[in-house]
This record gives sequence, C-alpha cells and structure tokens, in this order.
Amino acid sequence: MENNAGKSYWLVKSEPDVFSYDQLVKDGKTRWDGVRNYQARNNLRAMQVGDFCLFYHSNIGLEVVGIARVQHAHYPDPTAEKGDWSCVDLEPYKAFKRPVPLTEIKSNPDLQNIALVRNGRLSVMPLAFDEFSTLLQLGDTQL
DNA sequence: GCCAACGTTGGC
DNA sequence: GCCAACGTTGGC
Repeated sequence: MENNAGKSYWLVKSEPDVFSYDQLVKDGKTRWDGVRNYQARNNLRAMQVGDFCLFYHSNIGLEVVGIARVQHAHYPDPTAEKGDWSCVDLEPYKAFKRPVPLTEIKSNPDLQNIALVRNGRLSVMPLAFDEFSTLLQLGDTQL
C-alpha cells in the first residue's frame, strides 16, 4: 500500500437515482456541488487532494458502495447563487466488492460514532481511520 | 407516505 | 438572543 500518512478520511452521501457511484465511474470525475449545510461545507473545505471518501447511497440502497478520491480541493461552488459555498472534485477509486448496508453499520459497535449513525442528515462527514478501515473490511475491499 | 431529526428563518 | 414555525433530509 502506498504511504497514506497525513490523509483524512470521509464519507459522502448521494441519492443513487440522482447521482450513483456507477455514474461517477462512468464520468470519471464529478464536481461535488450543491452542499448547503455549513457543517458539510466545512468538511468539504477540509478535504485535501488524495483523501479517500466513501460513497454512500441514501434513500435507495442504503449502503456504502465504493471509494472515491479527492481530485481537486475546495473552490467556490458555481451552482451557488448567493452565500459562501464550496465544492470539491471527486474521482472514482474502487468499488466495494460487497456493499455495506446501513443496518450493518448501525449494529457494529466500532461504528457508533460516525455521523451516519448519530446525525442522519449530514451529507459530508469525517471518518476516523479506524472507522474507514472497518468499513473497508466489511466491504471485503482493500485500498 | 409518514414522521423524526435537524437546520434555518424571522418575529418578538 | 430566544424560540416557534417552517422546510428538508432520509430512514422506515
């Protein structure tokens, strides 16, 4: 494995009927825009190029389906007509061999602190390295 | 389709 | 600065 020192780990949500992980793979890259929540925005602003970002399907699927990577650090969100909003660019990194359902995350004692469990509404959230690793294991996937 | 949780707005 | 009302998100 390459040297991952200093990297941060994240999880982003997307409704797959709006934008799925498969679509990200097809497109090769996407602008993660439209975030209108300060906490989520601040998380976007903390992302650095090369950070890993788990991709969760909300509403439909309810599972973590893959890994994306920050391809471009934050810049002003061009879709924002007013206000101080940011976006980043993400690229696909690797699909999970096995999607990890929310039910499994909720029942795993090591994953009780992530915002997916604690605050169901936050769309961009940090993950501790241990949480990231646990999710990768559950997804039968390695970096 | 319902509703709980959360964030934002606006009156006072 | 408080808090009620409202809108949105997202699981169920």
